[in-house]
Amino acid sequence: MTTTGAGRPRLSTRKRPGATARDEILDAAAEFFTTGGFTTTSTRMIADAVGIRQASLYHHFANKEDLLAALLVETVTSPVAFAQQLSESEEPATVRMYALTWFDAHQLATSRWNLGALYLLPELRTERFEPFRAQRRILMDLYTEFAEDALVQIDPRRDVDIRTAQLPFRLVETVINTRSDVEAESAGTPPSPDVIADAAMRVLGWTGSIDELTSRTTTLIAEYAER
Amino acid sequence: MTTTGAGRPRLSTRKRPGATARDEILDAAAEFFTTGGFTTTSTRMIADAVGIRQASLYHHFANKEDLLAALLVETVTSPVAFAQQLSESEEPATVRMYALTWFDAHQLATSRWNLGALYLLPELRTERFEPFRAQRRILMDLYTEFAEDALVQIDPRRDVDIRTAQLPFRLVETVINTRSDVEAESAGTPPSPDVIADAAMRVLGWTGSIDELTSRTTTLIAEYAER
DNA sequence: ATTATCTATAGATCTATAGATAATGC
DNA sequence: ATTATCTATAGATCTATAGATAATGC
Repeated sequence: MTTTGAGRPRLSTRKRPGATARDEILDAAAEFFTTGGFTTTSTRMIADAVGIRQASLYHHFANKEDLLAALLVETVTSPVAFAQQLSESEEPATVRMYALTWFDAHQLATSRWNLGALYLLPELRTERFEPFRAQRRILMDLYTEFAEDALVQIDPRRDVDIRTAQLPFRLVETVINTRSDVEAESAGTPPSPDVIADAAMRVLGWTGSIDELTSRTTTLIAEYAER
Repeated sequence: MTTTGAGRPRLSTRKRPGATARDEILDAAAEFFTTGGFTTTSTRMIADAVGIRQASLYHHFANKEDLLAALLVETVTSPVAFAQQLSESEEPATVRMYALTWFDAHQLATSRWNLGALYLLPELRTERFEPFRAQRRILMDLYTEFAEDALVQIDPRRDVDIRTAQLPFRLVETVINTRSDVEAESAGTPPSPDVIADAAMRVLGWTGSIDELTSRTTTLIAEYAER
């Protein structure tokens, strides 16, 4: 980060964390997009925050949408990878369900910027964001699959309701809203992955102990980190 | 709506539902804001959709933000009124909790435009939207109050966890996300107030029958409609 | 030679205001 | 006289491109 490398030197000193100019730009963009809004944020604001000229952004990104797309895809890659690892494991459905909700809720609660607050932007409905939407749908489908399996495991005689099976995914998304309110108003209590994962299990009818789920989750996350 | 009233006649015929020009404008704005985004929507687009000139909007609203503020405040007034009515009733906490979540989820699922998708906009953090945020905080606090009372009613020996008491409000908000995904991708199943209200009760530890809650809810909503 | 920056700017908006006009209402 | 519309436009952006420049890398 301190080494300068090729290219004409900047007029300004470095102002942002990041190993590369690209990372510095993404970090500044993420801050503005989450605190001020996507269309409200101009390329000039981002460039100023990085310490480069507005036009220099276009050396790294073809346009503003590409910036947002890169940020959003990043937010889903790790939960998708973790869910796929769980999918291939031999763990019982309830363990897979608990581990995924805890992991994802934890990430949403602790990531540097609350980028999930941008998921509902109508602007994302265009072709440009299809890769992001596709990844998110993969994640959603894995959630639903785990939930359906867990419902059967918990009570094999019950009919599986798809609408109930979709609740864990949605419960995890509430971390975004809670965090947004906490950051905007200092209102309410910060989101807790434990509370969210616990709630997801109760929604599926789980009445057993949570302890056995948490200890397996710790192991699974450690395995994922070492992968 | 067919009567013309005072003022210079429009060049175009009426294109939007609404008793007044103000209502026509709000309806067009709501459609564009929810399907295309707030800042992406120009005053010209709204005016065109209504069938008036861009500058004529300013006879009804001082600026674009006022339009959004009016739409957002409208979305909270009826749940707040219903929650306050419940608050003054003698109903058990579990009934109040179930009735509020069902009513609010139902409204979010069936309103003409999914305006809740705009709640997380960073743009709302400005002073201009404080009245909306204040109303929403009132609603949130009533939810939390009902949930805390319900937790005590369900299990008087348990410690009340504020983070758990905040879940019903958040669960209801998931209706917005589900609806947004259904409308954008035809993916997933439309939100159901029954499933949401049921989940809220289970998150609070309710294991009793739902039937007694639903029948009281029907009555309470009928009373509210006649008020 | 390649890279990452810089300067300058075209072209395309978009919001909000000023002032005119054509109805109804009293 | 009041109201709701209209026309015209100032002023303020903002995005993205063209082409120059100042480093490093080979």
